[in-house]
Amino acid sequence: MRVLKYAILGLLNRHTMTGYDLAKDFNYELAEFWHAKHSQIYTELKKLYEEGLVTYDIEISGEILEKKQYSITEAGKEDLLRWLHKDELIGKTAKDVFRVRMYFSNFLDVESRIKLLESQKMQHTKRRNTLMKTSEQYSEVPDVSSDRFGDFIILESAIMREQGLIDWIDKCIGYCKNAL
Amino acid sequence: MRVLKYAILGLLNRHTMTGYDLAKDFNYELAEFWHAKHSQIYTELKKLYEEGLVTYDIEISGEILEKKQYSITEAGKEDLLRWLHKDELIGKTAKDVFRVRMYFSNFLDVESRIKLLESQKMQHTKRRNTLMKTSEQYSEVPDVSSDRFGDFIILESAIMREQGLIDWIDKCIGYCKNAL
DNA sequence: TTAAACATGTAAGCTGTTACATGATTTA
DNA sequence: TAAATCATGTAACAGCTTACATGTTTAA
Repeated sequence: MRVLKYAILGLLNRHTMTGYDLAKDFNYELAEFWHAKHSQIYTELKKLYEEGLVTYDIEISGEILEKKQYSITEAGKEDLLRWLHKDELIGKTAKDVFRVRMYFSNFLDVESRIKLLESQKMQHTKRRNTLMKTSEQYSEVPDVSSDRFGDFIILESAIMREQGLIDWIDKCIGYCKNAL
Repeated sequence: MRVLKYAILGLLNRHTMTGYDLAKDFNYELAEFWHAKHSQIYTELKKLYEEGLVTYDIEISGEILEKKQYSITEAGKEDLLRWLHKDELIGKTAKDVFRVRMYFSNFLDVESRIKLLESQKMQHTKRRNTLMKTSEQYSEVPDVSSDRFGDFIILESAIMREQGLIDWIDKCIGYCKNAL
């Protein structure tokens, strides 16, 4: 399925960047729904270059440091567009370790469960707040054809996801507290 | 991290079953937040057996078919309990291909985007409805110490996740339609 | 009697993580 | 001048998927 391939092509379709820049982007907005380590990115870039989907220019930074400025080729753009058009079926849903834990949580005493739930709630609340802070920079919905539109909807999605999770955790805490 | 290991231990802690049964369970309630193919399950069971965390009895079904009824050992239970107690930090969030697509969707014409969003909405609505149908069997919140409690909260979580996704997709459709 | 479901495994390959490995440039 | 950041790669291993491989039992 090679999602990383298309994530890289998508980012390079926004503007040229180095492998290092890509790795940073995978820790920014996009990180809410995809991430990758630099080791995987450099490997994938090499492959994409061999496939003719990306190309690069070597730029000298300072005296000797070589930076590879990658950009997407026409073939890459076509491939990306084909992928974006595909209407795939939703498959198995995403894996979530904490919910697996909660699935088996009746094996835990109620007090421990509440402690775990409270800890998760705190963490997700913090993340939600950070995301909401970021979203304040949008005074209105960006133009649908701009890159910022992608940033904006993914940010909204992440906020909603975190809020939904917090709501569910609250419910669980309620159930557990009723049993005390 | 070996989540599959603990998912198997958790299921066997509920009751003994075969590898085949486990594979089926990974396509039932638990499937909303974890899944695994039989090839991976048989491999993991073998490993868990070698580690002394599970054991099995061979049962003859019919004339010759040997079934391995797996059960969790005391060591397995201890290991599972230790894992359930762990309060892990939420790390990178789960990967989601559709949202990656939407992140780059400004490269697509608005009509195509709406079509994709509508298709996803339909699929998630269908899944939500199925989940809600299943949840009707719960007239009240099951006892927190019963296996059904795990089933119940995971079902609720899945419904909330699907509903949240539908709400987000609706927003996106709204943004796109405003641009037409 | 035949199709669906039950039942168990292995092998090859892809995806992703952790650790190894190196060095330059910028900022405090 | 030291620490943080920039910058690029490889190797070993873990996790997961797809395909291969085989055979039995049950229900229509």
